[in-house]
Amino acid sequence: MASVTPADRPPLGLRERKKIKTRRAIRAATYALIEEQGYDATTIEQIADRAEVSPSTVFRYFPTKEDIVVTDAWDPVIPAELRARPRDESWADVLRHVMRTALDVSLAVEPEVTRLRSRLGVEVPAVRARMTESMAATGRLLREALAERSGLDPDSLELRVFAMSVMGGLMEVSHYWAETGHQDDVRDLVDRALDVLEHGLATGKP
Amino acid sequence: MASVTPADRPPLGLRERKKIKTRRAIRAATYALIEEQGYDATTIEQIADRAEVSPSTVFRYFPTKEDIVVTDAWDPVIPAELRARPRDESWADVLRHVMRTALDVSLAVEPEVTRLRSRLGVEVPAVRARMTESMAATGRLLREALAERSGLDPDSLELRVFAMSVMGGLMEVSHYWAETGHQDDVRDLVDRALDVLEHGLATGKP
DNA sequence: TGATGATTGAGAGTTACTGTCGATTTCATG
DNA sequence: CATGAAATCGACAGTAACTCTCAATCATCA
Repeated sequence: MASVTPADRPPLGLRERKKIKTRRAIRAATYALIEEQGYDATTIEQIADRAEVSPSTVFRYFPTKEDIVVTDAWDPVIPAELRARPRDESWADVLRHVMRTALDVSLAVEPEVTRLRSRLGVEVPAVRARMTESMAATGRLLREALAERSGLDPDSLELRVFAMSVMGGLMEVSHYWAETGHQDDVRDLVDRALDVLEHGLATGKP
Repeated sequence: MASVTPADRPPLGLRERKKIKTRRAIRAATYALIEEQGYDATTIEQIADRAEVSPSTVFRYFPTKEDIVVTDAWDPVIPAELRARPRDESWADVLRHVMRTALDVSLAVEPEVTRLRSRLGVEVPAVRARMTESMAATGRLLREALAERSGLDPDSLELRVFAMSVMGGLMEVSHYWAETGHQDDVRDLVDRALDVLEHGLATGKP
């Protein structure tokens, strides 16, 4: 796998270190408050108070409240992995590996947050919307990757439709996982979803 | 086709007629203002002024600003069509017919609005989010229809993933249509999209 | 140490949306 | 036609997510 470190280490000034700490504090405060009170009842002011920064600062770090929940330092992992997979691998296998890597990392580093996030994706429309946006962004990356592999035009309707349909299917996995109380191993669910996306529905009457 | 009238005609009291008129006035005012000034620059207050109602009334008719743009009286057409298709028709053909009917109606009744809407779906994140929500709702209906036809459990991961992937692909058609300046006939685009969703990508190297 | 540029906090303003209440209008009934 | 019930409406007050600006502070580097 390419790089599984969220940011590059090298010479990290005090300024940068503080920024990372502040960002972390805001996210932690947000998750704690949401667990306690729910998403809607949690205001930016409360988040700022608990993180010991001003409301302005919260908005300086995250453009919207949803972004605090949805985005994290691991987001660049998916694109990197996407590019790193061998050329001759089928698109389904590429996604299988990429998704597994991303999920392994996420579940290992912050398992509760991973679950909370998928739950909020079901329960809070605004969060779901934000997730859909980043899914669409990933879809565009997938499109590039698929274009390279297939030789098709990345801007063709066909490739666009295909990529977004795959991402739509994967999004549904997250909702299913949350709605069934996180009983299953998400990675198994992803595998099953990719089987459907690759081979179509097994209707029982072929 | 089942019923291509938005609402039932029969005995329509003055009260009902006024409601319909108000609703129409709000939508018309909104579209006009958006054409003039853009979406974000258009406030509820302006909409209320032009529609000659109070802001409270606007919110009484539409829960959010996005809803004014996205929802219309034709929305129930799709579910109805979905149920009306013959049992032995393939899912792709079902969708082909349903989508064509919906688009024929929409393009015939208010062609500019149909285009404006898809454009706003590309340009305005909030509108896009609202569209995604109604797409998801349609996806659930599609799931029911597919379950009946295939005998699969409508709540199974497989069927859920499949239905949402199809809807994701169709959503992309709208974006493609808008981004390419509405050059193409959307109905052709839908046909091409359904071909991809049914048979997968034609990679050129089979 | 002192200059410089980045980061922050305070505060004011906008707007979407919520909830309430009294006034008006429509409708069904006598 | 009159009257009472119910629906609808407008006015108003309130909340919270953002946006912008400006002055103060703080890390960095010469």
